[in-house]
Amino acid sequence: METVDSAPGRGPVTGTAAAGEDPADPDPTGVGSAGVGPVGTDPAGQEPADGAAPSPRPRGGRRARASMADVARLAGVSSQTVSRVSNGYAGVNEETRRQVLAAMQELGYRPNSAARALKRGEFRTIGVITFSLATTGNVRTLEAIATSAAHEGYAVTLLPVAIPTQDEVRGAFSRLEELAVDAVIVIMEVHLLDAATIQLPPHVQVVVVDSDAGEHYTVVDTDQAGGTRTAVRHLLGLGHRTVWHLAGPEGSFAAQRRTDAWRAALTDAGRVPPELVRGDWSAESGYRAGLELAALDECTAVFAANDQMALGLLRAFHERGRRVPEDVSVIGFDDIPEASSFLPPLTTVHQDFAEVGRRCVAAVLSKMRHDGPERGTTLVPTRLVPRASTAPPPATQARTGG
Amino acid sequence: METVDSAPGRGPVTGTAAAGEDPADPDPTGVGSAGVGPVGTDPAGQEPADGAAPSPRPRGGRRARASMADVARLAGVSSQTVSRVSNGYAGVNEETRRQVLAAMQELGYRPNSAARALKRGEFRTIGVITFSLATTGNVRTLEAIATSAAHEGYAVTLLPVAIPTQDEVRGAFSRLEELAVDAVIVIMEVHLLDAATIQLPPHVQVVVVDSDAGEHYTVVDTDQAGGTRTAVRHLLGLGHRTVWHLAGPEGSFAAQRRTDAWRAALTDAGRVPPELVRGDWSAESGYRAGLELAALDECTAVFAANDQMALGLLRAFHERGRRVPEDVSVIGFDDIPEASSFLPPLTTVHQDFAEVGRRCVAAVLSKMRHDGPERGTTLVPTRLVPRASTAPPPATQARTGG
DNA sequence: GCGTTCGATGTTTGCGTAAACATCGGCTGC
DNA sequence: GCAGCCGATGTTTACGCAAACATCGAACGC
Repeated sequence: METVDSAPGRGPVTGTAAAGEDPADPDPTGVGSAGVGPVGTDPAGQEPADGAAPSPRPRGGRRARASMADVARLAGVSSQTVSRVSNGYAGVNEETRRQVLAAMQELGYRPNSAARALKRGEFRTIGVITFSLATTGNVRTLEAIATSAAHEGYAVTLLPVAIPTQDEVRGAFSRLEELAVDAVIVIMEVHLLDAATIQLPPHVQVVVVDSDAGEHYTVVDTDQAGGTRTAVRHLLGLGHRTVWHLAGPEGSFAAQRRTDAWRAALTDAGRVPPELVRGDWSAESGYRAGLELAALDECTAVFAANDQMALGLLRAFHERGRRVPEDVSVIGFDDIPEASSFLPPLTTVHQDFAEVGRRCVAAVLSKMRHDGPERGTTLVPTRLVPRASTAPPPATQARTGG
Repeated sequence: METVDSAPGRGPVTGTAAAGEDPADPDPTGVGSAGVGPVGTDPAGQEPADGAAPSPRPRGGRRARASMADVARLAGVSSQTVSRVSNGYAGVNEETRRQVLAAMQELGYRPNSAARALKRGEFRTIGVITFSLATTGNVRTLEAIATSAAHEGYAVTLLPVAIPTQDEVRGAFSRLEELAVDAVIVIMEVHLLDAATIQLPPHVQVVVVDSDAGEHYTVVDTDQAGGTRTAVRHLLGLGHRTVWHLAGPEGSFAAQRRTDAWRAALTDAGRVPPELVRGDWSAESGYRAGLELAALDECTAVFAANDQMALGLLRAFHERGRRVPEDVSVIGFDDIPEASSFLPPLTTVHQDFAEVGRRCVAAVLSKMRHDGPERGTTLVPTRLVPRASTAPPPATQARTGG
């Protein structure tokens, strides 16, 4: 509902088809901008007003959409020439082209994507399989994918998987084959994507987000480890002895990697990783974890695996009288838009979801075009956003006299 | 999704409905679960191992997908019979049906959706035009739409509009016509949907969310007015003299209606609506507004048009030493998951986005099937969620003695 | 001047499916 | 015992597009 983000200066998003360098006008009929061709306003059922064969094609009660043949007849050319114009092929006389375009506009002609797909064997559509749109990351990634895809002349079809079980996922993949997609991007914890049991449609390329399955698939992901290292070092740099960690749910690879990196960063710095606290990404779970952590006097710094849980931490600490950042520092992950309005504004690790989405699309298209298996992982870097929720530890706890 | 449906004794399934109570295995080919049909594992290029005509169809380097004809050949029937089995039509001998199903499974047959769409003239796909996925509401609605649509055997294609100008929207609609969708749901501020200039594809049905364009379109929306009334009355009921309002951006109909309803609710109760404060849905804008409001001693209750802005209010009030709820009550709108973790937990108006999504799909499908114009607005009720951010006003300000 | 080439255009064909129509037994009714 | 009917199956056709191939005339080379 809300929002209007009038960011100016966004790239010109071209339409579905004729996107790239295509010499042809992507909207040759001009229906888009000129509006009001006869199609929209005509009553119904009446044949295109040409002199030639009245072609008996009543079809239902409604007016049938104009086909290439209709355009061809009106323009006095063959349908193949219409096709050439429609696809911007060279080798059409300028005069002829103009006539065809005029006929297209008059009839409000639009290529029929089903026929086109049937003939060409591709749909110009990317499927996105996702389990949940409840998390910022998934949504932002999806949005970026949709935008990038549109840029490349591809549409995006959403394939929601209700319950993230192997069976459900496998079912989604199985359905895929009859779905109108050329490629698939999976935004999902990937242990559900067991390469051994998933039946991949033979011609469909797959790219996975949030996974370590780089050996089997092409993976694009945020540099979880790098971001985590940055977060941990930030806190250590402020003088904290060590850093507690509020982890994401067990099943999540993203959570797993953040946890691993947290532990590694501490160990590398010669610190002892405290016991892990686990949440489920939700603010509520962060709150519960915060109540536990608030009881620990020696806990002066917490790295939450996402911003929502950090929010819960803030509330719990507040309730328990632990001041942030004076008594405890809290750092999050994601940099959701609200993070700057938390109490206090949250220091966090910014993820570039837009870039992740863009690279997903780039990867999947490249796979389609070169047809190479191209496995491996692409990592998108993160950025530390220092705000007000982190500070040096209280004097008594400080390792250095910060 | 749709697909092969071997339901015995089923009436001739007219597509769509097939989903729900269907007793038949939705995936009779078993490719999904049994896995490893020859399709996935075969090298390439080799014809189905049947005795009959070797049919010269090498096609590219890759193995072509099995078509109905392939299945028919293997099963020793005509392709029409395969079609009948595939679509669950009655009038196929049980024995024959079994053979066909076996052949399908062996070849890993999947109906080709492009061909199907071409023949049937429908795509079984709903397009969703949305401007932004930055807001909870849009996302949750989208998710619900996707889920409901899947339930009905429809896929959902995302049509992002980069910049919400008339031109962009019109462009999206124009592109629509060649896109593979049967219907469209628009999640968008609808003044951009000027019925006069938008060229609607003739056969595409439209449902709009967040709009007052009920005269021109079918609209499904949250009962903004009702929710707002509830919020305002809640605050008045606590004893506040009047209620300030932090409104959403000017362009938004949702914001407009919340504002109107707020004013009406106050007037109806004989109170004087204070001056309006405007935000842009973001927490940041809420913060800025909060700084202003914090300066007003007489301001004891604020109704924020969404939860994010309420979050900003909380931060501003906190910074200025205005306690919530002791000094000021704050109520939000949406009930985002984080709202319960704000400081203090936010009293807010819960929106049932899932229901909105469901009704959108229901409405659009009903329009498609009955072909009726069916304009008008469907409202989904809201629910007040009382938490800790609202309380009676401070004694000096109270109208009634608390 | 005649064969060649090339640009512009037309014709044929087939993608995979499913509606419409055709066929072909056997069974019912009288 | 035969007309008629019905269930089961096959055959034809067309959906709209675009690749492949065909045609046709003009410009070109020698």
